[in-house]
Amino acid sequence: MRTFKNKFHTWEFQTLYVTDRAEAMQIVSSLDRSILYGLDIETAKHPDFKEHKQAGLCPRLSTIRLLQIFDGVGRSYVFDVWSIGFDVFIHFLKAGRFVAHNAVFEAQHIRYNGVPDINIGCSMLMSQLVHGAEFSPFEEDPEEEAEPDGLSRYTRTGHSLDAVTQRLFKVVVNKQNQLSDWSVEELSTAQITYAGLDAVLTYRCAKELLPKIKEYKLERHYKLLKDSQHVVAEMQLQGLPVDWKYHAELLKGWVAVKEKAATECKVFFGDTNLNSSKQMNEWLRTYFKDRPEVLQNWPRTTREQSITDFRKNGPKERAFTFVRTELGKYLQLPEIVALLNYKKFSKLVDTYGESLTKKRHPTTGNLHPGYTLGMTTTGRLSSRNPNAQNFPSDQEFRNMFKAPEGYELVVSDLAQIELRLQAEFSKDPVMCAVFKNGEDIYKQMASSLFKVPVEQVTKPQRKVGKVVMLALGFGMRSKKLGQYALNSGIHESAAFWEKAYKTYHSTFKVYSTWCDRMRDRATKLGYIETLLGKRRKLTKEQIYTAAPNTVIQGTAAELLLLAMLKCKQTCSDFATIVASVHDEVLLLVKKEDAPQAIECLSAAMCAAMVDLFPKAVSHKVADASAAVAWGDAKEEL
DNA sequence: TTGGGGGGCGCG
DNA sequence: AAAGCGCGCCCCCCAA
Repeated sequence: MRTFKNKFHTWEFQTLYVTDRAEAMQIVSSLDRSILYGLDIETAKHPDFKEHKQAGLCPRLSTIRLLQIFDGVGRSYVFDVWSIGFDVFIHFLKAGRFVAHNAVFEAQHIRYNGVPDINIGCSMLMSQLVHGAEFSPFEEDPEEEAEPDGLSRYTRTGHSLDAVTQRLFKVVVNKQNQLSDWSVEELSTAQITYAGLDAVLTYRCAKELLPKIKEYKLERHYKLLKDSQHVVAEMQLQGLPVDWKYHAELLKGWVAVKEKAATECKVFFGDTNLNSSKQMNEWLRTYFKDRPEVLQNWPRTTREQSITDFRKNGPKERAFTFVRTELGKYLQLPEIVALLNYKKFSKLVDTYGESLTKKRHPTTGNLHPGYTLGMTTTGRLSSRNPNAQNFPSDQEFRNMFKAPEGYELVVSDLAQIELRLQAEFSKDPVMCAVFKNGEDIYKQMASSLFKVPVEQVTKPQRKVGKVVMLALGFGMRSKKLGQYALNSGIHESAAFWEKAYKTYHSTFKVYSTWCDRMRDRATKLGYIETLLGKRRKLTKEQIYTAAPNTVIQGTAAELLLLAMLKCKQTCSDFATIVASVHDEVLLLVKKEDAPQAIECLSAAMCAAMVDLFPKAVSHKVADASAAVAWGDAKEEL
């Protein structure tokens, strides 16, 4: 063992670099299991995946080189896992309490190495929550101010360990060794002390932030996020199973249509780059030069131009936009039909072709979308690389995701969850009655709008009802409603939307009043909070729509996280959560376990509703079904 | 070559 | 008087 005396800020501590197995065993067995430890790991890429950019993040493509444990007093152990062996730490990791920065990363590696649900807090989650609560939104934009304390905008708003440390303690962290190579035989003293320091910093930040979590009443939400880290770790590790042969067939089809459309477009648009808004603006101007009234009414971008452009060229008129809803008005023109076709299929080819193939995992063959916890303003998860939350929803596309031989996918979704929450929060009698009686709220709305009995509402009419419920629920005005409805392919007169607006607000008077109460609250406090207490600061301009929306959307996000946790508790023996899409959860199970998983998942959704809204008019919020492919399972709901 | 902003669009 | 909200990814364009 080599020891170093270190000091950072006002903290003096010892870094103990341990390489001997017997010595490590002795140290680990002597560590008190009841206190909180700062924890960090450094990973080294597997030699076969040195070129793989994200290999260090993936437990299958890298291994844990160092495990750092800070005891909160004065000792930061840096264990060289390569020479010690990971098994030495398993019992301790199972029994202890830890905190790490971006702990999903640690949880994922440690889970893969045999400790599935380590008790670990996260100083990054704490920082995000506290930061969201702590400063008044009415302060001026820090970007406009001078930089009195030498902190960049990044360190004011970012949540990396160094940014958080700088913000809390006003000291600068030397980040030089952050991306150093942890696979070298002999680690340098600088590397070892850097590694040891990180465990100290995450501990210190957590100690500073935990009282603030309490102060701002963020405990319930924080607890939810802390537990949810394991759901995220599980999803990221398991990944989404893909039928790559099927994908290749789909892609072939997309490419064919795209190329055909491109050839057609060539005739009409010549060498104009169809993806370039600048060039398309030129084309539009020329094409309609004899019909100024068309150009007059053509929608334009909201911004005049980029700021840099403005500085350079001075003010300039706003550009035309090429949104599908506008283009859709000109379907009698062959050039527009060709253009729309090109846009649709180039999107598919560009986003879900080669780019998806490249993301195929080298050892599992799955896609492994990442999920971010605590990053969004409302508290939802977000997904990336690839984004599993915005895959086209048609059955053909979703069937690309297919369980392997002998397995099935179980899908469950929270039915009309945002509307249910509108009802529960406001206790609007009309909304509540609908859900209590298990009726269809979109049909009810359509019935009022078109003045027909509920039983006689047609499918297109129901669709209008749905658009009205969703758009007006958060404060859209009648003028925009018509434009918005076009996105769903609905054409109605301005007078119709005017009427719909009035009908909505007179039908749901109590809900409308609740929205106003949320706006008043946000205006008074400068922020609004979800059911479990996550705060979101709001500017005056945001309040009208975002205040009610944040409560609803944010609480729906909490409900889904809670449901996933409960699902994990009851079916972790035989099912794995593989995806989550805001109101939808996807499980992978052996075929024979599917019926049980369906039960568990829908029960978990209902149990979450009971937890958050014990007095809800209905707790039956979800259905589940199973099939080999995602699209087919969804279709059965 | 890289990074950021904007337009556009997919999902809930 | 007027106001959908929340994401991430693709391409283009421009500046450094």
